[in-house]
Amino acid sequence: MHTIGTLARRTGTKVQTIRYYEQIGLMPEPGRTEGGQRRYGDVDLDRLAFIRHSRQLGFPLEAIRELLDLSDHPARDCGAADSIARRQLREVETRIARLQALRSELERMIGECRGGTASECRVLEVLRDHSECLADDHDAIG
Amino acid sequence: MHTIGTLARRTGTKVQTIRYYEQIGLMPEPGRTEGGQRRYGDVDLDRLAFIRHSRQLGFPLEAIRELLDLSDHPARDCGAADSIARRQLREVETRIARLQALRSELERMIGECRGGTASECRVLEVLRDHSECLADDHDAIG
DNA sequence: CTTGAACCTATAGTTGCTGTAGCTCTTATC
DNA sequence: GATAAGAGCTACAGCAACTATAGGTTCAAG
Repeated sequence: MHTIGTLARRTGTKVQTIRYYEQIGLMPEPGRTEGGQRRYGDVDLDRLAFIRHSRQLGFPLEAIRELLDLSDHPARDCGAADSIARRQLREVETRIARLQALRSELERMIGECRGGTASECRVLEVLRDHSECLADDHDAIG
Repeated sequence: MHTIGTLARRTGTKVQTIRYYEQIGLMPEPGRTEGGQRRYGDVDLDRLAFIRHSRQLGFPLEAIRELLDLSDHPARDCGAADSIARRQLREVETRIARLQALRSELERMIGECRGGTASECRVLEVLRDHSECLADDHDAIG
């Protein structure tokens, strides 16, 4: 039997985060001591490790919920898991592309800055210059 | 004089977002009509465009606050703006690197999956397999 | 049996918005 | 001058995924 602190240490999770996962139904309600403290088994440890590993791969909690559900039903078809992973891959690829575009623009901006006062600053100028972005709504924010 | 809706349309911002920027002090409190509606000048339009452009480059609002402050004081040294932009560039580079690592792992995971039932699924197996990640705390989440 | 670390609940805060409810104001048209 | 649509107003709740705090209780070692 493990305390919540042990689970936290073993998985690199904050104690509050584990309680949060319980609250939103990702982790089961564990048994309790007479005094009301949570006690976990190895199954719970594995489940939390699964969640954390999935989070490290960037899966949103809702996707992890589906993955856990599949993992809990070994007879089901694996296709769903595959498609969740593919969706996540596409998501990651999109984000990479966007960030690479940002990187280019930031590099250009910084590369053009020759110092001096704020009024001469190329960085500020680029940000002020709305010739290319005012009223065109490519939503690149994030 | 512009209404809030005009500013919104011209900068691709939601009306509520503009009010939110006012609330957190990024946008000034504008003049009002007798009936209490906001009316903006061109200066405000430029400021909002600056904010949106900065957001599109991924700058957090706190950084934008500093950039706006510099922009408001043309005599100040440009170094601060430069260092904010460099910090943002580093941030973007870090995120790209992390996402590229995620992409590799996702690709590998998906590439190894040969279908079948959930119990045979390579995707779920990789997520379950904590041999490499349990109790090592590289915080790659986000 | 005492002490101190670890646990408990509940609630608020984080970032950057977005959405809703239930009003009021402005402006164009008649 | 009346009316009606559309835009504006405030205030608050919600999103993701935690994180932090306050103020109290329990556990386990010595």
